[in-house]
Amino acid sequence: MEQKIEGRPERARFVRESADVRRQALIEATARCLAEKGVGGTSVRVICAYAGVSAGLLTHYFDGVDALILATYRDVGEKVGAAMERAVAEAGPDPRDRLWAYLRANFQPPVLDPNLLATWISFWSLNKTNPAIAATHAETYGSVREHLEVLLREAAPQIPRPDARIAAIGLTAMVDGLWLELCLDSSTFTIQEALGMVEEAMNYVLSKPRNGSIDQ
Amino acid sequence: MEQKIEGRPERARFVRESADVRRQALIEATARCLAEKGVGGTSVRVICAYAGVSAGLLTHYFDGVDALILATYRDVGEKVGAAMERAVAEAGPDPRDRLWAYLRANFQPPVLDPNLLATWISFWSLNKTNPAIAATHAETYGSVREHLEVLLREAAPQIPRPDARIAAIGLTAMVDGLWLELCLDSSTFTIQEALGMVEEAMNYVLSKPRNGSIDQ
DNA sequence: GGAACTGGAAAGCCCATGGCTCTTATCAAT
DNA sequence: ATTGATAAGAGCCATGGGCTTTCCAGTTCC
Repeated sequence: MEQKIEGRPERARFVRESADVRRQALIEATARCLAEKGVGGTSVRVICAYAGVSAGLLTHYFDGVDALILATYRDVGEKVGAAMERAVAEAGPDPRDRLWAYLRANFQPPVLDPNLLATWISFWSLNKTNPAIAATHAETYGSVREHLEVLLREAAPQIPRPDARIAAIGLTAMVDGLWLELCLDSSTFTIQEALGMVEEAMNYVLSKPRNGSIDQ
Repeated sequence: MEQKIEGRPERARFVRESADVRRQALIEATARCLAEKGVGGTSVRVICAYAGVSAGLLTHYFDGVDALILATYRDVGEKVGAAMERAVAEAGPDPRDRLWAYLRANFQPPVLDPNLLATWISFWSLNKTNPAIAATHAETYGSVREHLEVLLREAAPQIPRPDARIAAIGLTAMVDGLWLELCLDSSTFTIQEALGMVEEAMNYVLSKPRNGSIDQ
């Protein structure tokens, strides 16, 4: 005779984790899910399965899936930003080295990663319909551009401020375009070729003749 | 007393269209749907509602939603390519004008269109999980790069072939990056600024000193 | 010219999955 | 031992895609 009485199905044991651990687990699961399955394949059940928790927890810690995705966007953006800053910090004191390290970091892990692009694309795809996502995008892009602008002016103080802004936008665009295509289809050109193009563009920006700061 | 007998609900009238008309209507509806609602909001019912047909027709003309999205990708890609070629054809005979027209076309309608980007992003998001989409992407990107390469060499025949390839990749990356950000958030810089950057990059590519074709 | 025929088109159906809620079980701290 | 927050899991309702059935507009044949 079985010991367990019918009608009282045993429930899975669980460990009680802190809110931070749970949130982080859900965020990382969301990033993985977006990367591997895209927006369409990202659902409450899949995310929670990835995180190893039950489906109910998502709503408990976040205001629904959209809020979790937004939190994931912020988290991923911060991690990428941190990786870039680390690269700059490790580059030493020379301003040109620091600038180059910043640009170069886009073509090294963890930034150059098809999974990261896949996650990023998911955010882009929500940009149009989700104002909070759009705001986060603007914030992230602005931060990158500003950082690059600062590094540019430190490496070439003679560049007028408006020129530095344009140069930062142009360099960012080129880096983004190369990064995008490399992640989408790495067979069209190599990382080395991309680095060569970016280096040439950087050299051009740093050395092109200006007439703003001295003449006028 | 009502004239209509119970149990015989009247069915919507319909007009019989040719297969081409129906396919095109579904493709255009899909593009609109992807643009306005993103991948997540693109379903059989929504597409067919946009196209003004019943839900069953999608399966009748295409092998499911995925096949329709792929067909939409091909169609949109062809339309963009045609618009670019038209711009080149209207530019006249001067090779430099033709090259510039090609680059410039990326920042004019119908290419510079947030809806087009939204559609495009949807395709990117499927790139990882859908081999057919990935193949179409490679084809489209390769076609653009080759076309640009040809225009480059016509405008500057002294450029060695490998250099032209790299220049085409770099210019494409820059254009793509600027186009992407302009469509995502048009408040960060203007179309004129983007055109200025691209023009400067083009001039640099065309006029930079080479040592390949004459010396060696 | 009328009636059967063909195949395009519309609804409805089925089952799976969507997000979210609610109840209940479990754990850790008091 | 008690308690209150935390987690699990079932359940609800809406929507998903694909399929089937029913219906209708041209076509064809007599």
